[in-house]
Amino acid sequence: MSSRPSSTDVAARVEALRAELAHHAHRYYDLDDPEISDADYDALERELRALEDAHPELMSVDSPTQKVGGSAQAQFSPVVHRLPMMSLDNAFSPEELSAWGDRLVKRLGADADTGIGFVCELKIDGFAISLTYEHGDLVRAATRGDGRVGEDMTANVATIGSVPHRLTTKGTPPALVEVRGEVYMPLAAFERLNERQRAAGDKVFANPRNSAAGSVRQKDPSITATRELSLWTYQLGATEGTPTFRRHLETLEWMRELGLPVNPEIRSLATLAEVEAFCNHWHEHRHDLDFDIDGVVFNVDELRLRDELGSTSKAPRWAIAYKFPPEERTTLLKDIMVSIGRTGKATPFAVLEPVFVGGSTVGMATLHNQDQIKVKDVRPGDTVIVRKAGDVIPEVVGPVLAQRSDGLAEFTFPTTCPVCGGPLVRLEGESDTFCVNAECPGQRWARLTHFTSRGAMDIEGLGERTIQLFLSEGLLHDIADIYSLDWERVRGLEGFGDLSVSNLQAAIEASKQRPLANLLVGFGIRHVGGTVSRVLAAAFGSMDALMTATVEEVAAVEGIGPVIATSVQQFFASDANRDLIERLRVAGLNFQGPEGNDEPQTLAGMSVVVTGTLEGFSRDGAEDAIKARGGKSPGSVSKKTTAVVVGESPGAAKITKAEELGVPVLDEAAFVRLLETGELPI
DNA sequence: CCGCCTCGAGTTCT
DNA sequence: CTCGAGGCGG
Repeated sequence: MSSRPSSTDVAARVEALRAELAHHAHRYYDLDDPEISDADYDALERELRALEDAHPELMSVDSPTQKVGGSAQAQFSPVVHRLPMMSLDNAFSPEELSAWGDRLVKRLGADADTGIGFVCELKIDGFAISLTYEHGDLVRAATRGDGRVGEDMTANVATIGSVPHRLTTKGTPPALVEVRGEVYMPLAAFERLNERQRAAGDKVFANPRNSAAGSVRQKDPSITATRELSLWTYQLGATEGTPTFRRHLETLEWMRELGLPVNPEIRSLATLAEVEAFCNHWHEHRHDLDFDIDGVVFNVDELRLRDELGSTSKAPRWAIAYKFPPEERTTLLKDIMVSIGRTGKATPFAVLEPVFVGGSTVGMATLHNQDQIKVKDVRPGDTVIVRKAGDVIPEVVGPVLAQRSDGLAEFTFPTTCPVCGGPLVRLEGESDTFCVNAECPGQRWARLTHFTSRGAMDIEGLGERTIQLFLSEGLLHDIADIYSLDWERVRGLEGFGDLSVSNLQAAIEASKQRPLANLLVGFGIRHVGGTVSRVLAAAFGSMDALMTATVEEVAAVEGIGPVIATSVQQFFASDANRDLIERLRVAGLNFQGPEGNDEPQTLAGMSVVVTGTLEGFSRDGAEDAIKARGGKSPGSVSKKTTAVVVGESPGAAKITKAEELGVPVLDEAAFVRLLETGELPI
């Protein structure tokens, strides 16, 4: 476990594990000539299973975990949607919702005077599905996929009780009826499932949405049948031979007559004020339901108006999903502890009574620094409010003062390092506190893991746990030791067979060729991260030129000021660091300038921000692609931003900011064109 | 000197 | 994601 893996890394690891397992299964079952022990095979399979459990969307029927023996199973076959299954735009605040209302009124002009009717529904937190009925018979159920092409799940979806196999019509059934809906697992069924899983010693699902997704993706439909899934349908797709409708509500009533499950909480509302009341009601009462919702959806009712409004490339203009703000929970703040980073920075964090919030169980949350603790006024023993910032990072909002017991003491920041016992120092005018002991084992460990991490020397197989082990075995003290490890002793350690040793050796060897900028990142010089390292490597071209440069020369570089220049100069002035650098030179590390690249500089002078997950790029991959073409890719949107690229489940703040500032928002296809041509779509 | 804009550093859970 | 702080233009 090195740094936090992105979803694409997980996908890549899953693929790698599947390939490896397939290879070994072939050696074992088909050739009867295994290359690894059964225990090693089991370990690989366990890792894959764990990843698939955590990421049900990556589950595949041809995964080795889904097979009995060596022979391959058929995959879910692709289904091209007759009409694309578009996603919806999101609103995260009442302001954004009313902005949507304003846009509607503007676009529809005079029609607004007569009032726009809205159909309002719950946003079910489940698994989107398309059902196709031909002449009344269910012929296909498909996942949303990328919106254009999904996967055929007919056999599995047909086992769901509320999915009609035949539509109930009086006369001749329509030639074609496609409906869209959400498969979900009722909360009671979710509890029962997890109880069964626990009793059988199987893994427990994290939440109803994951278990619904995992259940639909089963290889064996009879397993899906045991999962008590359910369905709500909410939208017509492609049709042939159906009646003509004027309003969306009419289509829903018609669907209900056909025997399709349409949620009874769907309402037709006339004004935006009523729409807002609907929002507030369900925000407050979301837990009264037998299924999870993550918001509410608003649709323009009149189909004529829908046609007039049309769609963007990404989503229809006539509908919007209002996402509820992150869910908050209260829990006990058991203690406040302090962790030591590679710079020696002492960061306080909250130790919480574990609480399930926003889809996962939270036991810790950062408190940033001493002042933040004071500002929030949280004390060990307090009941505190916890939520997920941006749906990912747990955050302590503040204490519930009504529940504070009398005389609860304020937190006193420790004066000594929890790792080495040395003094903690906070300088005048700074908000951070530091452990100033250069020998502190906590810092040493953090420095080494930083050196091997992806942004720096990227040494696979030398992650946090291995470094911890090597440190405690005395095999490592500083970063140069990595290049002169005593391999005979490594081989004697638990878990280091010939294969893992040779893999690690190869990874270390490969790291010697990393560009100078990566090595500079790895040093962990104060104020010098990835961007500054690349700037310095480009400006000086070699380690020696940078080492011998004066503060003035360094500060003359565009983007580098006196503070960074001094920090760099101080690093290279230290005898210990000079010694370290000489040992790295002897080991044969690359000390020469930036590696060139052949990409045409299509994005020179541009600044492109990426948010969400893209299909064809990892997070770093997208940023590398931008930088390789001469562009910049900062982490936030400003008026200097050329464009914002939006992938799956993007950050709301960035899109909102982009819209405010009128910065173009691109989908992945437009991004690929931008990389090639440097041109924005009009 | 102030107000952007960026960057760095640390962080959570699966 | 969030906070703090460096760099730089006005």
